[in-house]
Amino acid sequence: MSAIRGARERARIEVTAAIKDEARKQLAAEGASKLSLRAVARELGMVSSALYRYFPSRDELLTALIIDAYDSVGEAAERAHRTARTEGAASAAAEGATPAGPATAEGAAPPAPAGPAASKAVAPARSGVHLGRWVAVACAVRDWALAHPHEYALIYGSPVPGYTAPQDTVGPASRVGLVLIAVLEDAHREEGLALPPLPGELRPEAERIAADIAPGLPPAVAAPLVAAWSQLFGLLSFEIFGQFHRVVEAREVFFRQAVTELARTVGLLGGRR
Amino acid sequence: MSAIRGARERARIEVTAAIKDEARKQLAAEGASKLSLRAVARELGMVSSALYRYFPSRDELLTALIIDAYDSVGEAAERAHRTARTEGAASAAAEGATPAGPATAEGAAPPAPAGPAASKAVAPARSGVHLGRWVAVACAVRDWALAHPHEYALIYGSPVPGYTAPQDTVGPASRVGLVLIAVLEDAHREEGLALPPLPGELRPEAERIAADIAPGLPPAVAAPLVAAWSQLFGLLSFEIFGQFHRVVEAREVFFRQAVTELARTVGLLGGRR
DNA sequence: GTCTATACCCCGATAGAC
DNA sequence: GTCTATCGGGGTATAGAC
Repeated sequence: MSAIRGARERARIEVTAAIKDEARKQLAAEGASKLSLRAVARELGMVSSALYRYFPSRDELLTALIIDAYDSVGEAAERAHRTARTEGAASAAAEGATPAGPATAEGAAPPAPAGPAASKAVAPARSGVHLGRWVAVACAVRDWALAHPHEYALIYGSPVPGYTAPQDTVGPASRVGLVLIAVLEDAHREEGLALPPLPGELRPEAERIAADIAPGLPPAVAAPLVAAWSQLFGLLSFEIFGQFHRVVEAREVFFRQAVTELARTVGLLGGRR
Repeated sequence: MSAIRGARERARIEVTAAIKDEARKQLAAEGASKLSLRAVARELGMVSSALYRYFPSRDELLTALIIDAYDSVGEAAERAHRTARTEGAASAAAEGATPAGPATAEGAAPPAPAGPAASKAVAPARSGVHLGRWVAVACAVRDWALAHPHEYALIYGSPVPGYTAPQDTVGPASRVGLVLIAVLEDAHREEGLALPPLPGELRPEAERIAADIAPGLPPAVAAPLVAAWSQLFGLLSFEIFGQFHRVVEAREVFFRQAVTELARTVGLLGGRR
C-alpha cells in the first residue's frame, strides 16, 4: 500500500519536473508573460486540462519556476562560497588583492594593502582572502546567469505584468544576498573592514538596514553592501540583456575588475578613508 | 493644396501619437510582450486593420515606443546636465563634495579633497562641481524611471522575446551614456580626474572602450565609467523592479549616497590611490 | 489522473468594398 | 484611410465520462 503511494508520488514528482522543464524551455522562447499551460501540455503530449492536476493555475507554475531559479542561483553562490572558504583559504592570500588568475598587474600600480607602508607581512589586516571569496561568489552568479539567461530575466528582469510574487519567493530570493553578507561578516570578524564614511543623513537608514538583514555588520558597511548587491546585478543585467553590445568586449575580465572595485565600496579592499 | 496636405499630415501625427499613448498604457497593464494592436485599436474606437496604416506591424509599434522611451530618458538626463552646468556653476562648489541638500555630514568624516592637507583652497583640483553634475544627472534618470516605470522596464528590463531591436534604437539608447561621458570629459579637462588603477589585463579592453566611445577620456577612466553606467542602472532596476522591497526604505538618500560613491570609481571624488 | 468537449475569450494579418 | 469580413491561429479554465 505504501509502496503504491510511493510509486504514485514518484510519478507525480517526475511529471511535475517534466512540466517545469518544458516550461523553462518555453520561457526562453516566449518569455514569462506568454508562458502557456496549453503549449506546455502540447509539447509533453498531454492534454491541457491534465496539467491542472499539477499546477492549479498558470501563475502557480510561474511561481514554481521563479522559486527554482532563485534557488538555483542561490545554490551556485553558496557553493562558490563554500569552495572559496575551504580550498581557497591558503592560496588566495598568496595572490594578494587581485585574484584574477594568470596574468596580473602589468602597467599599473597593483592594489596595495591598507597602510602607506605596503610590505606584505606588516599586518594581517588585508590578506585578500575575503576579497577572493567576494569575487568568487560574484563570478559564480555571473556564470549561472550566462548559463541560464532566461531564468535570470525571470527573476532579475522586468516583473511579469499582472503577476505578484507570493510570500514563498522571498526566502529563496534572499540567498545570494545572504552569501554576500556572510562574506563580509567573516571579513569583519577576522580582519576588520575599512569602514566607508557614513554621511549623517544616511545613518538612520543604514542602522535600520543593518538591524534588519545583517546584525553582525556595522551600519556603515551594511548600507554600501546593499548598494553593491544591486550594482553587481546591474553589471550582470547589462551583460545578459545586451546593453554591452559593441561596448564591452572582454566581458569576463571587465566583470572581475568591476566587482573587485565594488569590493572596495564595502571595505573589503582597504585603501584611503 | 499644401494646406490640405498639411492638415492631413497633422491629423496623421495626432493619430500616431494617440496610438502610441494608448500603447504605453497597455505596456503598463500587460507588458511589452503582450502589446496588441487589436487591443489598442479597440480602446481607441478604431478597427484593428486601420492601425496598419500607421504601423506596419506590431514590432514597428514596439520599436517606436522603445525609441521614444530612450529619447525621453535621454532628454531628461541632458536637461539635468544643462541645468547643472549653468545654474549650478557657482553654488555647487560651496556645497563641497557632498551635494546632498540640507542636512550634511554629522557622524562621519566628510568626504575630503584629494591631498592629505585637506584645506579647501589649497588646489582647484576637487571643487565638487562635476560631482554635483554627476549626481544631478543620475537623479534625473531616477526621477524619470520612477515616473515611467513601464517604459523603464521596456528599455532596461528583460528583452522582449522574439523581438530584436533594429539599428534605429542605438542612437537614442546611447544618450544617457553620452551625458555621463560629457560630465567626465568636462571634469577631466577642467580639474583632472583621480585616475583609478588600471590592471594590466584590462588595459587593452580599456583602450578599446575609450577609443570607441570616449576618445576624450583616459582608458583608465573609460572602463570604470562603463561599469559605473551599468551599476547606476543596477540601483535603479532593483528599486523599480521591487528588489528593494523591505530592504531599502529611504530610497532617495540611499540612491544619492550610492551614486556619489559611484563617482569615486570614475575619479570624480579624488581620494586615495 | 487522464481524456473529450466545450464556453468564451484573445491575437496578427490580409482582402476588398467604400 | 477606414470599414467589414475572414483566415488561421492562440489562450484559460471547467464539466463530466472513463
